[in-house]
Amino acid sequence: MDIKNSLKYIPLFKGLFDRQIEELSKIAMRYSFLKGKIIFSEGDEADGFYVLLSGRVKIFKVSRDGKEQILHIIEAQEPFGEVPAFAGKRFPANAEAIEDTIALFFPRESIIQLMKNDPSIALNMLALLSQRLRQFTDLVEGLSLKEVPQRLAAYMLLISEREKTDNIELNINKKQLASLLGTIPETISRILAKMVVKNLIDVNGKRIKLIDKRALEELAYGAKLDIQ
Amino acid sequence: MDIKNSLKYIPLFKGLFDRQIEELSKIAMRYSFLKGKIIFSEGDEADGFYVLLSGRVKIFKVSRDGKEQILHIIEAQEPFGEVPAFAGKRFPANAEAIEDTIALFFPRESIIQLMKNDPSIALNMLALLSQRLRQFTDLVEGLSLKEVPQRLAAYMLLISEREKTDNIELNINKKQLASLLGTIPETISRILAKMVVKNLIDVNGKRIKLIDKRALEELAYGAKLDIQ
DNA sequence: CGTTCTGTTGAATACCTTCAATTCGCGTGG
DNA sequence: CCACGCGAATTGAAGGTATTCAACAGAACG
Repeated sequence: MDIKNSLKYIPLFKGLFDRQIEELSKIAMRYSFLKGKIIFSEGDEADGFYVLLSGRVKIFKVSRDGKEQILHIIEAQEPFGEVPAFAGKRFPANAEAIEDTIALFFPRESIIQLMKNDPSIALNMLALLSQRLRQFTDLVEGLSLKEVPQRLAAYMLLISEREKTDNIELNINKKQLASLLGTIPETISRILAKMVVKNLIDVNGKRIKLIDKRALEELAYGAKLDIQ
Repeated sequence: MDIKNSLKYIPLFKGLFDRQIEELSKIAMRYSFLKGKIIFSEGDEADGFYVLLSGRVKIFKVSRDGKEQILHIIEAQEPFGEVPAFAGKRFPANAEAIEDTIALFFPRESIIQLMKNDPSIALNMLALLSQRLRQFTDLVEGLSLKEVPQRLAAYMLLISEREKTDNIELNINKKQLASLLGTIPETISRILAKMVVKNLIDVNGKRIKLIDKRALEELAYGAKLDIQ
């Protein structure tokens, strides 16, 4: 196994010397999770955090009656479950593998020790947490100040920008898209249908073609999707 | 001026040597903001962050049509505006003094330099950002998975716990309470009225007496506030 | 003592959800 | 290769929670 090689290209560990990577590779524990497997649950005690090597993981909250809000979808090379490593002791949310997944686990103490010796990993982690905070402000803004069509438009534009194409492909199903946007699949269906009628987009299964990006941007920024 | 003395007791700077506090006090810039003053706006470029010495500051987002969502209310000794110091360059939200306020400003570069020399401040900052992330998960959970009565109940219980009394006193007005909970003042009024009718609480101006904490906890956890 | 901001209450409305009924899509197995 | 079955997605109708708009009451402030 070459954990060491995987570690080299993880942004969190950028700037570390080979010797430190070596050290990390020794303390890391490798885990596999099949699709659907719960990795940790809200309230679980934690003594370390994960870095995702392959697959995907959703971080989410669940309401008493089972409704689910996705906070974040973790992609390869991102760390997750890092909050209790630095504050509190328990995970504030749940994590589930939404694909077959391989992850490394790093014990809290080892990482902190490493940080004490070399600040670069702490600075990388600060950058990462700051970025998460930024994403959360957008999520809160969406949930509180925008309606579902606006959030959906913003999401599609985000994917379009990330993938650098106007012909986007949803890599999550609509139930999870709904959960990510703080709504339900039915609502997503209805709004996509309306957007098609208004000629903003064209839908073919999981593929969506953005036709009128200008109008979508207007929407995402706060305009109304009025339809009669 | 004794900036140095103020710095000693700020949690973020816990664990630093006097020499380092001394250093910090030299690079800090002291600012005063009158109540109502905008300290920074979303999108502004930032080259440092603030630590609040006295007064209070709200961090908030605004929608196109002027509705406001408070993300955080900063109390004395807490840092704020720290996200762009570590990721991105711009503030993700707005900051406004809601009382007459005194704050210190620390240039990004100086703090990072300090972190490189001594990891304790980086670890303190990691703890702080992690705590913010935790708070955000609760905010998102509230906005997405709970109804207003549930959020309001949770808020009152939080204050009650923090102040260690069942006779809480709102230290913000209802407009801002509404903005913090992701709703509007009218809705707060109506729900408080309902809670009084159901004998959960008793209201006298800004004072609220929690009568049936058990029921409030049930509510906060997700039960319904059914009323006919 | 008036002005202004904050808070309350009512009626109408809007957006989203819930519930239920189909339909679609796709993998599996005959 | 087709048929079946099951989950995902769509669509309609009804209902609920919160917002909007408007009018008014109350408190704070100069």
